Amino acid sequence: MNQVYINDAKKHVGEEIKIKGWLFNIRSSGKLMFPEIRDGSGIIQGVVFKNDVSEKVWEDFKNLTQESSVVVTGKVREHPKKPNVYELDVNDVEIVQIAEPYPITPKEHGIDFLMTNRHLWLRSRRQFALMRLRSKIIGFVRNFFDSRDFTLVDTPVLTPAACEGTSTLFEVGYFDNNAYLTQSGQLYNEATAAAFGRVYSFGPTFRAEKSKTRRHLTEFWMVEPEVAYMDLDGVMDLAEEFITEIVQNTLAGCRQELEILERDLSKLEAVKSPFPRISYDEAAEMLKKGFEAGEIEKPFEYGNDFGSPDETYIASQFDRPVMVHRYPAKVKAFYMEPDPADPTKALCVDVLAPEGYGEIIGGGQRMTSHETLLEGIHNHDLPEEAFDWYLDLRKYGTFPHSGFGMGIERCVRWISGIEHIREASPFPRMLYHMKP
RNA sequence: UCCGCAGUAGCUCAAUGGCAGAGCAUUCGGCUGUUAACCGAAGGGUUGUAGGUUCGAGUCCUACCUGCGGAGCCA
Repeated sequence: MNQVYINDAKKHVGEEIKIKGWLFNIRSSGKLMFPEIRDGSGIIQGVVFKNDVSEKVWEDFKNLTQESSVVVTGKVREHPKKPNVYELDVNDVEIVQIAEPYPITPKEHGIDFLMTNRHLWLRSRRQFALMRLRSKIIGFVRNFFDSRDFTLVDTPVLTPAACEGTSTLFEVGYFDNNAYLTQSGQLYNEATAAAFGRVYSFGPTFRAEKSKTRRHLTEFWMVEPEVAYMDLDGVMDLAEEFITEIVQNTLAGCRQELEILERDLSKLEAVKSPFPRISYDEAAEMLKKGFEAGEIEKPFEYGNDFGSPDETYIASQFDRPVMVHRYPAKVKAFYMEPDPADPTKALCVDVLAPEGYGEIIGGGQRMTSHETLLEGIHNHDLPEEAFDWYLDLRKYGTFPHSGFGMGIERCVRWISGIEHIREASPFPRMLYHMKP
């Protein structure tokens, strides 16, 4: 008899199957026990009647503790009370190990305790749903670009110098020199876009900033498409199509996960084209009115970047992601192409997720001219020699191009509707959390 | 880095300055359809650390440590 995964148990009604997993929980009622078995694909309730099993099997189940590893044999049948739910009429068990008292009991726990037990916390129902959702969303992301004939070109994790000069970088020893962990693959994507036209990178990214919020990790995965000959409007179209497809695919293919997470589906169903597109100036005006109406605490100072409460307010005006474009050039990275209509503005866009989830995408059109790019590098006090190869791209067939970056954990956080980004990563790296 | 809050049993939390307690987990017992099952019993404590006030400190004061929440920065 072969092993069957719990997710497939419904295809084996009436058959005897073998499930290899762990004891999730057990309830007993005299001569009847209800062990819940977990195997990584799902959870199934077993039923053990004292009169139907051997003395040894009965005693074995009595001795099992939470998370003990077991191989359970039994016949699949429909739950007598719940339609479309299947249970296992157990007739045998093989104990792999009796687990020591399990720290994560079926009651509430504090976040500190759960984080230090992250390696065990991942076994719980909610974390299971989140990681499955993350896995599927990553699949949707890759499929979106693959199906549009983008080439996946990986960018290096170890880099010789700052990419943007804005964020703080992690420094690591590299033989006799130092190297830095990448904070973005974007500059490399611009090189590969000139070689392959439509590219994307997807990999880990590092920010050494001492951010202590529910939106930040020091290590996160970022997907970054870059397209040759695409302008700002084009990249806004791309981002809109991208987000819409991911949300639609999630709604269609992740019902079970969204149900466990108790996600309000109507909020996701609202995510449809077209997304509102407003300029920085329009957003600033919106904030001014919001302040005058007493809906915001602090007045917004025109010319600055939006703060977190500002973003939340702007996003709260819409039921779907909003795109804010053309920020003042001075608050954005040095490589942003200036707006020909107003050179103090950059051709950039941020996508703000609804429900207060904040920025999930940042992108824009990149600078084409060698001369202005060099100026930008100097204005940001960046070492010119570190960017020689990047400047080369403007010498050998420069081309208009655009792209964006999306943090996968931020996307998962929003779609799953969870409070804190740490639950969107299997082993989140944060300011004061490295272990496990 | 700044602001705010908190640290009591393995975990989640109680305890007017006056005998340190409950639920879960663990061990034992009961129950033939349970759903964080339930009912009964037992074991489990240097109240984050160091000092101070007091007849008496989990409780008040000071410093430190650790964590949480928020801000800035950003995906």
